[in-house]
Amino acid sequence: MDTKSMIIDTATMLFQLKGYLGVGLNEILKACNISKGALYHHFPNGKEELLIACLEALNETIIKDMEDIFGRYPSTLEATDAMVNQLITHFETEKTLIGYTFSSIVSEMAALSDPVRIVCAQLYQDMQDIYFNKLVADGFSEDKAYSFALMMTASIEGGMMLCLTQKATEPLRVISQALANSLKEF
Amino acid sequence: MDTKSMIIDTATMLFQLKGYLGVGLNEILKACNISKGALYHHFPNGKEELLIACLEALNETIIKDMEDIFGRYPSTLEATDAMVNQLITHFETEKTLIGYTFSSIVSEMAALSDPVRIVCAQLYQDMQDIYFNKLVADGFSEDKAYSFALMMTASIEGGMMLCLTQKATEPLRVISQALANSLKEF
DNA sequence: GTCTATACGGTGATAGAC
DNA sequence: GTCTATCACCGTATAGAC
Repeated sequence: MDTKSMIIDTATMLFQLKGYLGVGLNEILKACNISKGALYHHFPNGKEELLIACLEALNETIIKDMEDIFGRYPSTLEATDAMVNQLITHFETEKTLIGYTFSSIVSEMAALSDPVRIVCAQLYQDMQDIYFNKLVADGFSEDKAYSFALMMTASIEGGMMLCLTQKATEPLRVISQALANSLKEF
Repeated sequence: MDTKSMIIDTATMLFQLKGYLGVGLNEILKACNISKGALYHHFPNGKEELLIACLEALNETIIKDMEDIFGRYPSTLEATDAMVNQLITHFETEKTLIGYTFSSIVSEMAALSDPVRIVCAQLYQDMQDIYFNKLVADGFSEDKAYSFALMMTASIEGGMMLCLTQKATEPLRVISQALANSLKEF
């Protein structure tokens, strides 16, 4: 793999783990075994440019993964269940939700940097669109699909935050079940 | 007001606005018009001790406010609606959700500091308990009340993050409505 | 209880050799 | 394209005078 991709991969992991401000350039350089010159060659505008590249790469990964799951299962109910189960399994084995959430970056940077905020908004929007399309395919009206897709995005993101603070998987389990129940009645 | 309380109030606001790592001691000092000596006199263990004091104060404020609202309205449905409307109004007039969320601190620090993580978990738990008790008073079984209270906590927190990234109030509006619908069917 | 002065490591960033 | 050397600045924390 080329250097630029390696920097993005490594930095993405570190940013998700410790937040944007929590990771220094030196830490990224050490993890990559490269020097400052190399990093600034690939990202002339420095750390924020790197962050945006990371968020874009992360977006692609998350959306691809979700599209894969939502393509494999016949209904929103089953796809959501599978997706949340994957989150839970990952959290149990890896003790982290790295690769699935970027809430630390959102909440850290949304008020500080507009370019970063916009990329994050896009990521949430892409996720929400996947839910929306599947719900419409399930036969829901566009109005209902819109509301429920938003609800799914918010509650799953909030559920991940609860899991992280509690160091437990129960919040996501309960939310998955509650979403399933709501979906049946919606 | 005494110096210590003033430091806590000012720091709480800054931490919520820019995150824990995003605010330096110097910035807090300047906003308070005090010196380093004064701060370290009141918080000998430094910045993290100050953060925990801030989270505890914030906890008290949020819970008191929520208990007030949930005491004034007859049902969970009406109380939640009033609470979310208050959030929305605040966001529209102040352009911030300061005073209501601490997600930036949670997601930044949950993986880094166990004491901070535990205080945050307690805050979520206290909020969830308020929902739970009101739902039980509404006549829901403890099982259902538990699930729904968790769902409320997660979706409202997630909804605030969506509002912050989009600079819009619609996510919380939609979530409030969706929660009301789910509640009727639950 | 509050101040000033200082210590020291780390920050993001730049310049120029190879 | 990658390196090393260096920059000015800011971070938290401490010591000691008043």
